[in-house]
Amino acid sequence: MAPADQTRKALTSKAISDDTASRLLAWYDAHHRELPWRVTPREHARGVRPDPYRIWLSEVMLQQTTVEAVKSYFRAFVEKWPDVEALAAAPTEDVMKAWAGLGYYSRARNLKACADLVAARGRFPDTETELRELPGIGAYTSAAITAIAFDRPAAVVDGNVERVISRLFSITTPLSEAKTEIRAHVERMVPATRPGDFAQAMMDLGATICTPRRPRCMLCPLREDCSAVIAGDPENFPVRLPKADKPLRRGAAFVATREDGAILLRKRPEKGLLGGMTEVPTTAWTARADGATTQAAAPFPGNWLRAGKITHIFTHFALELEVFRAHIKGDAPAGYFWSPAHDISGEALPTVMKKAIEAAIPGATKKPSPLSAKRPHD
DNA sequence: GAGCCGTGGGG
DNA sequence: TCCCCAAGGCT
Repeated sequence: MAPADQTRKALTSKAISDDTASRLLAWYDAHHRELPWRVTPREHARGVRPDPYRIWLSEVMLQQTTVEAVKSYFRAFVEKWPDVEALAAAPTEDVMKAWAGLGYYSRARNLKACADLVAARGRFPDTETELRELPGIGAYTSAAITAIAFDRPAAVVDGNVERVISRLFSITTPLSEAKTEIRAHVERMVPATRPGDFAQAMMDLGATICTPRRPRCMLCPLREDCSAVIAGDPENFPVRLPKADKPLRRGAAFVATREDGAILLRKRPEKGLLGGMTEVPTTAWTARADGATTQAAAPFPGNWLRAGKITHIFTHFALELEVFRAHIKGDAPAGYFWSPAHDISGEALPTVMKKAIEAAIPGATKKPSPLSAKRPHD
């Protein structure tokens, strides 16, 4: 390509990008979404700026997690731990309990470790490179905090942005390989002013207009720029590689109860699946139905009765658990502890374990009624 | 770099 | 019902 052509192409490309960003920001201003971690335009006009602690907390919670699922957890966390110092002062166990049900539990452990580092350091780093070194903060989250909390230019690329960009430019390279190309496009589009709003606007656009299925292209501020819209096939993007099919594992869970309704629990290893969370005793989860799901596999003796069967879908396998129940007398066996009935809802129980307990004792994991007890969060 | 790591909601 | 996938990070 001749130098003149390169220059023309570069100038045209930059002009299109600036215009694109401007129209996106105008759309963002007209369609502001109120979110618990977001500064409202009214607050912003009063001089309120984003709190790096709240931005960090929300971004970690939002990793692979929907906005709706995050809202109540975010409110509970900031009420319980209003700043990073408060979170750093909290026992990890309390953080795991507050995170229970949200998934990807290594996030909770990294969150606590990160809070400790930041509190000791005195404040959050304000550069992408420094943020990137903190536990649980990767390429996306470091860029998001840099842009949103500090309003500094950063290429914020999440699943929404990947979809928007892949449609804007009709990128046919499968997603896993196209990430570098997509990032280059975003870096070129990031405006010098309001980079934080630009990042949020791109993600809002992906969440509300440029959706995975049936995108609302007629409402899109970028429709005139969009290669996929012009070609009429936005739903064909992004191109993804076929996924591996999900294997089925089976096992048995044993819900042991004491006369007063307490349930026997134990803590899982810190690393791996549901790491550091609480569980009822279970057999190993095997790919074969080889008889391990019978009560003969109970980890301790008891009059085990079949209480039901549950299914739970994890990211990379499905699980079927046969649930047994028995009354146990005496002290908890080594490695276990009795959780009183009124404490069950506050334990660090992943959803799959709540399902197992519910199958044996309906209502056991539900939160106490407001009349009988006062809980800090729903 | 590909596999591991949760959960819930929408179409 | 089933499949998709969500404001990803770690190893």
